[in-house]
Amino acid sequence: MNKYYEMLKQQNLKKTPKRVEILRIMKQSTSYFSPLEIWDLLKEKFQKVGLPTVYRILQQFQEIGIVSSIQKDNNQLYYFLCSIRQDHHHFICRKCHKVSCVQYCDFDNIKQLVEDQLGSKAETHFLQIEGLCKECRES
Amino acid sequence: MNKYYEMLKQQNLKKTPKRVEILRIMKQSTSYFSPLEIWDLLKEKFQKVGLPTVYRILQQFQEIGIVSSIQKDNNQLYYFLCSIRQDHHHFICRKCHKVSCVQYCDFDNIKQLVEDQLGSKAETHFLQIEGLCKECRES
DNA sequence: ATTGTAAACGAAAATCATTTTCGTTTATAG
DNA sequence: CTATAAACGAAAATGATTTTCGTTTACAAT
Ligand SMILES: [Mn+2]
Ligand SMILES: [Mn+2]
Ligand SMILES: [Zn+2]
Ligand SMILES: [Zn+2]
Repeated sequence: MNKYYEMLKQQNLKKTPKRVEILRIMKQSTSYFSPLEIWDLLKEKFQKVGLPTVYRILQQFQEIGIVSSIQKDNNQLYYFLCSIRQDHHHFICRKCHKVSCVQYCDFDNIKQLVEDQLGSKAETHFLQIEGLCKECRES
Repeated sequence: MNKYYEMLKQQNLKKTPKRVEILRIMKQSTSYFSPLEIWDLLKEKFQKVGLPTVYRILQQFQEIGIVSSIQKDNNQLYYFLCSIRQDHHHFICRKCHKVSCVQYCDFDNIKQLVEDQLGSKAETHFLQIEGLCKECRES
């Protein structure tokens, strides 16, 4: 967890109980969470927690690279712990919501293709893979 | 446009003036649109149009494969005309909002990687490429 | 330990994109 | 021309997310 506390300090974000607990919750699990789910879990430890606090903290965590977000059809926010710097993508189990990093990135190739096919300059890309994780496909 | 009218008929969707005009608007442009943008353009032709109608029609168009949607950070809905069946992806110009099809898909490879790395079964994927289109990078 | 200060927080309200409801109108097949 | 299912508009509802603002807290400097 010290790694995260360092990242907070570097951004002038204080090490508050709510932030610490959200980090603990997310570190304990490989799943993605909605702000509401985090809120429910936070309330098990704190009598008073505001939902805006949860939204704020998750947003900040994303900005400083502690968490990433996933895209779902309902267009709601979901976050999971991932602070790997290296270019990679994520596999999401549609049953248990586990998120796994996939060491793969074809961006150089895509960049070239876009250049050749369209004459356009690819700057960013977003790839998300969905399916059934090992455990879920076996049960 | 007959291709689209056929698709509507096959799904028991009537060829209504609003649907025809939305198709015309979207066919005229290579950009993606928010429901509100479509609404504004519709109002140039019809004195009475409800915004729910726009949302309904765009949703239906997506369901029957006339339009696709894009993902943006603000988590709002954006649609563009694309009824290509073949597996491919899209390049989006972040300046002019033009959408271009990119003939490329590495899913077979990804599937194998996910299987090897995680023992999981990849079923779907979503890839979106962003950057500057040919025209925008030249100006 | 005390204090100053910026950051964090909670409660309540606001925002605002999207959806639902429902009574009326329209497309189209027979 | 009718019948009927589909489509529509207006108005209201929904619900996730954000804003506001007065109070509290973390923490670094005294
Ligand atoms: Mn990549
Ligand atoms: Mn692909
Ligand atoms: Zn799973
Ligand atoms: Zn452009």
